[in-house]
Amino acid sequence: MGSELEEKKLKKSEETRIRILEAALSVFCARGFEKATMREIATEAGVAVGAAYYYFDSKDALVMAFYERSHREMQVEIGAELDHAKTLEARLRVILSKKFAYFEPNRSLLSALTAHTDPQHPLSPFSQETAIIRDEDVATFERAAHESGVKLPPSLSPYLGRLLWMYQMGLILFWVYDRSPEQKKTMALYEKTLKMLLVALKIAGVPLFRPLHKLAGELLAIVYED
Amino acid sequence: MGSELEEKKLKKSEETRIRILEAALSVFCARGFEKATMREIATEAGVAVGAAYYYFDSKDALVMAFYERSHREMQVEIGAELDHAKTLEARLRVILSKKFAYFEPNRSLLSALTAHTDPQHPLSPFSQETAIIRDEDVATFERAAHESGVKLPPSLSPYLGRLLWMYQMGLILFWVYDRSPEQKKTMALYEKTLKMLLVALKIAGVPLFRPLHKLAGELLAIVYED
DNA sequence: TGGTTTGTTTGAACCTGTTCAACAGGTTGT
DNA sequence: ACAACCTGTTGAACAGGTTCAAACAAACCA
Repeated sequence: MGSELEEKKLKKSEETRIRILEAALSVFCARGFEKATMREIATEAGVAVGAAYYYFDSKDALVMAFYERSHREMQVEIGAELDHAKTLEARLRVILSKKFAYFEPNRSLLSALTAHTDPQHPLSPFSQETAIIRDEDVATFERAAHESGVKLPPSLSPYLGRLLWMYQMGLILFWVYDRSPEQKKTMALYEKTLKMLLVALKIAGVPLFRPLHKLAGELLAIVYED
Repeated sequence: MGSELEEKKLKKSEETRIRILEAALSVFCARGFEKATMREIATEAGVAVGAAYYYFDSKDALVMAFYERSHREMQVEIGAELDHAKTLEARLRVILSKKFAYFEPNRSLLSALTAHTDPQHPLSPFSQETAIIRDEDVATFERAAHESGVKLPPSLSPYLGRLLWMYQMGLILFWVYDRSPEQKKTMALYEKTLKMLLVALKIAGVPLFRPLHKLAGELLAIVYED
C-alpha cells in the first residue's frame, strides 16, 4: 500500500540528507570550512551539487544543521547529567565540560559558528537563525541556577540565564582561537573565572551591594532592551 | 632628468591607487561591502579589474586601506585635541567622540571590519594585519591615562592601555550593530560605562582591594600571555 | 638609435557558491 | 490506463572574487 512505500521513500530521502550532511562534516574537518567546496561535498556524498542545495539552503546551512544536531544531542546528555549535580558549580561544570568535550574534535568547524559578530549573519551566535538554540541554552542555564537555589535581587534576576550564557560564549570563543597546547590557557581561565563567578553570585545577594545592583540592572536593561 | 620624471610617475601611480580606493569607498557606501563588486569598483575608477588587484591584494585589502587611512587621520586630530583635555574622562571622550564622529557616515563599512572574531582573518580587530593600528591605538590610550595621572597597582598597570582599548572596541562593536534610532542605546551605554570605568580606576588604587588586584592580574596574564 | 628592464594595465579565464530548467519515478484521482 | 502531480535529482549556467599571460609604456643602457 501507499503508506508503507511512502514511509520507505521518506526514509530514503532522509537518508540522502544525512549522507550529504555527513559528507559535508567530513570534508569540513579535512579541509576546514573555507577550503571545502560544495562540489567536493556533493561528490563525497555521491550526488550532484544541486541535490545538496535541495536539502540545504546554503553552505552555511550545513554548519547550521551540524550545530542543531550537536545542540539536540548535548541537551539530552546535559539534561541527564544535571540531575546528578547539586551545587551550581557542579551544574555549570556539567554544561561546560559537555560542550568542550563535544566540540573538541570539531574545533575548526565550530569556528565557522563563532567567526561572525554580525547579528544579521545566519551563523552568528546572536542571529535570528540561532535564536531557538540560544534560548534553549539560556533556559538550561536559568534552570540550573534556579534549581541550585541561587538568589539574585529582582533587578538582576531576569538576566541570570543570559549572563551565564554570555559567560559560556566568551569561554568558548576564547577556546576556539586558543593556540596554546591543549588549550591550557582556556582551562586556566575557566577555573579562575568560574570561581570568581560563583563568589560574585554569592555576594550579589548581600544588601550592602544595592547601589551596584541598580547600576548593573540599568546596564543590562540597555543591552537587552526590546 | 630621470628623477623628475620618476617623481611624476610615482605620483601618477599613486594617483590611480587613490582613485581606485575612492571608487571602492563610494561603491561600498552605495551598495554595502557585500553587494559591491570588484568589477563595478574598477569601472567606477576607470580601470580594468586587474588594475584594482595590482594595487590591492583583495577586496578586504580595500577596507584595510580605508581603515589605515582613517586611523592615520584620526590619530592626528586626536593628538591635537588631547592636549586641550586635562582629566582622564575628558581625554577618553576626545578619543571616543572622534571615532564615533569619523565612522558615522561609514557605519556599514566599519561593520566589515568588526564582523570577524577570528584572529586569523585579515580584517579582524585582533589580526596580525591590524596589529600596527591596534598597537598605536593602545599606546594612545596608555598615554592619555598616564598623562592624566592614573595610578594602578603594578600587577594591573601594564594592561591599562589594552583594557581601555578593549572597552572602546566593545562600545564600537555595540554601536555598529545598534539598531535603535540614532544609536541612543550605545550612547546610554557609553555614559553609564564611562562613569563606572572612571570610578573603578579611582578605587583600583586603594590598597583595600589588593586581593582583587591579584586576581585580575592573574586573569589578564592568562589572556595576554605570550 | 635600438634593445632591455621595470612598472603598469588589460581582459580572458578560473574557481566556487548558488540558481534553475529539465527530467525521472512514483503516487493519486478519474 | 492516463493525466496531473509531487518528490528528488541532474548538470549546465550564472555571478562575483581572484589569477595570470600577454601587451603596453616609460625609463634606462649600449
